Amino acid sequence: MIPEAPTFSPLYRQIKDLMMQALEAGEWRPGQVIPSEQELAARFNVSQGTVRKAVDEMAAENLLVRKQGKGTFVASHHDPRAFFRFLRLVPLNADITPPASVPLDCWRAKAGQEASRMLDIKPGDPIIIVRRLLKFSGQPVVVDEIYLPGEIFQGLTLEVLQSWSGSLYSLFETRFGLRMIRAQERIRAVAADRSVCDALGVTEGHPLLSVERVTYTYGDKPVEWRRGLYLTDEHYYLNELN
Amino acid sequence: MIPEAPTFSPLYRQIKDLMMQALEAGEWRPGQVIPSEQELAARFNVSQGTVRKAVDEMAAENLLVRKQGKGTFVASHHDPRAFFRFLRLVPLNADITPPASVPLDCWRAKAGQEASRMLDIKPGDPIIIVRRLLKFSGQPVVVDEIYLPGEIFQGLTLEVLQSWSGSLYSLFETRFGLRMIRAQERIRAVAADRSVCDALGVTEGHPLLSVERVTYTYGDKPVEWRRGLYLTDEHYYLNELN
DNA sequence: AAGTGGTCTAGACCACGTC
DNA sequence: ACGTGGTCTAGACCACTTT
Repeated sequence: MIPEAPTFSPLYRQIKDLMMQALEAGEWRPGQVIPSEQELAARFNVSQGTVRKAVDEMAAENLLVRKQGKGTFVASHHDPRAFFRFLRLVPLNADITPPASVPLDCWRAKAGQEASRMLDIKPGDPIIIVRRLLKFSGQPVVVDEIYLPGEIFQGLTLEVLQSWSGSLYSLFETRFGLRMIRAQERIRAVAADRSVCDALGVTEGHPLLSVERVTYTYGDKPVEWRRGLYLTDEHYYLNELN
Repeated sequence: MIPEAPTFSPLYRQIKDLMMQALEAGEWRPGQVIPSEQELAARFNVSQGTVRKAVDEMAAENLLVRKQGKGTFVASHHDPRAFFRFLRLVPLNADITPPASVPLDCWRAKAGQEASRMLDIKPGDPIIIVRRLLKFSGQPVVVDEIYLPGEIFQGLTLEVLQSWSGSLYSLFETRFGLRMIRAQERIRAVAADRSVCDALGVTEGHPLLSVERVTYTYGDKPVEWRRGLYLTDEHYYLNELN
């Protein structure tokens, strides 16, 4: 058995914590298989059923993916099904095809009050700011301004962004070993100001969706803060409430 | 054992289906305890573990609520924790206090193309339309226009609405035996038109969040279609992405 | 003390994928 | 044939609530 933690938690949750550590430490990498339930049971000295319950929870949180007959895998942003996990924008009429990401700009700066609070870093710490466009079937629909902690994203340049064909999080995963596991979005309606009119092809004052997102990696550490302006004339933000 | 269904599904899912039927049929009512796991196991001729798995899924879907030592209860909209289950609007600065619902109007009509499609009824079928205001700390923030199938909501009048102090869904539950279990929202940014300016205290063209919601009861049957216009100057729509 | 859900175990068999 | 996760069982003990 596992020695009891100071604050009590059931055995399967302790196992889950140990498995989380293995994920954080990079022992199991995105896309790879993790050991079988029997092996994990032997390693942690518990029954298979207890491992199963830990894996169940992690699968429910989209951290692991079970595949019958093959094994259990670490979730990856490379998986095409993961594309719309954080992007809830859907075309009104057209097909649901992944949009194209067009990087516009990428520069270094120092964190201001808001960025430092959102990213849980000190004011003045280096950050990287990315501006990019999201195009659905050729039409620009989203302008994103993305704030990243400079310490983690060293080496991120416009060239790197431009030479990557997949999703942004897919790039972050392979290039910086970062897996996004959770996000929080604050949505408001705003009027388009001059700086976005050109990019989205609208006139000043046009209603836009402002979507502010903070994204977290393992250990609930915020590693991305972004603000997107969504043109919702031909698209809508879809939210399932369960 | 339960006789096998024509299309195979695991035993615990068959049990879940039977329990869903008991909910739909009103055998177990919102707020009430359901039989203990042992009793259910005896009733369905399966082991307690199998019942447990069925209950687990239903609890994960917010249909049931487990309370250790007391029993398992049918979820209810009377539960104060259920208030913000479908309402994702949060004040920027103030406390999170439940808003007040102010019914403005309630009238009968016949379903048009859009309403009939959304509510899965025939065009021309009777519907009831409700207009109401949502006030956060006295300030009007949301105008809702709510379309309900007339057949289900017979007897719903402005007086009924005005004499009810709880949430709408709480009223629907006690008065019409309807439990909302799932909803889908389509969100867009729009400009305020004349008809809502007074209610929300904004000028024409002010950006508003348009939130269209279809709400489903047991059996994935749509029983409400509403469009809300949210003033997001002092509030935002919060969405957790997991 | 009795009854509830919560955890944990051990073992059996099934369904799926690979060799 | 073998290994994986998926299902099902039976029984034990724990934690919480009520009587």
